[in-house]
Amino acid sequence: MDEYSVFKEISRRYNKKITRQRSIIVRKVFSLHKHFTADELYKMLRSEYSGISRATVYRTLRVLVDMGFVEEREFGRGKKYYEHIIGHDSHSHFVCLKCGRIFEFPDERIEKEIEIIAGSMGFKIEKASTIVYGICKECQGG
Amino acid sequence: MDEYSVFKEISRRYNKKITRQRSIIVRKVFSLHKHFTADELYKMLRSEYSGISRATVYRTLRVLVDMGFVEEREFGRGKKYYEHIIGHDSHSHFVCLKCGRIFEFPDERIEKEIEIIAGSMGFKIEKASTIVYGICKECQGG
DNA sequence: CTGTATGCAAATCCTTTGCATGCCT
DNA sequence: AGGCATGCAAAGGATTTGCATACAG
Repeated sequence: MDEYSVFKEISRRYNKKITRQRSIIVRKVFSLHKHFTADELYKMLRSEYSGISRATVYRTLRVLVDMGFVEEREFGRGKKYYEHIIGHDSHSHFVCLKCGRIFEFPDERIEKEIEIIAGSMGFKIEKASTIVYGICKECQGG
Repeated sequence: MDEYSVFKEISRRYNKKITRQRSIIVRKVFSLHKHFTADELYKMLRSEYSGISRATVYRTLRVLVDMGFVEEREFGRGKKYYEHIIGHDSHSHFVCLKCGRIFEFPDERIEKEIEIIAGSMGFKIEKASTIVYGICKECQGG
């Protein structure tokens, strides 16, 4: 079963309707394998389809986050970044302060540390986010 | 040498002037030992002093971040939180999604993991931020 | 003096919302 | 049919900025 079918199934469970717009937005989100902002997504969609408003893009992203298909992150730039989760391993992010690129790296060991600490404090973890800011390899040569 | 003296020294080096407003804002920031938003700080100051504008508070916070006295963080709430660094050990944050409180926890082991990974990727770390979202001990009893 | 800093209000950026209408199920 | 979804434009919240004025060094 592919992601989109899962989405349809979960939609039923959440009592959400599958409209033309939502279908287009969701397929596009599932096709992206990097971070994007709501507005970037809106502009991509607008160039390919018509009749999709910015408001609907924002609303659909929220639905996807609520359903657990998409994660929302802030990288210290005053806007929210999204990425879809399914099929991706857990990872953290490295943000290059020079070129602005965002890199991913696997983080099982960080996750494990977090679990240990949370456990000792009695916290129930919902999600965790580690973001490292710095200069990437290529930008150091400048 | 106390923090404020250090600030004056660094100001000279940065070619920044020490105005009445800046002096008040900086002393207040150094006196706070928890997170605050720019607007919260502005309101605190306004109730104690007069002649300090919101714009100046925002601008001064940026100066303090640039100078390395203050750290800026986003906790997924669409606004920036600040906390002053000096004298505080490195720590990460736990945000309770129910009561909204922000807890701190020491994170040397997480830091160490991050350093290892960054090293292997050739990244030069500037700063790192781990934020854990979940339900705190007290809120689980609901 | 000269260059920063300030205050004010307007502007900007991102995101959310009210409301009338449209369209899945 | 009934309820969730959409579009539009307006509202909202946080932060930044232009510009004339004030003041530290």
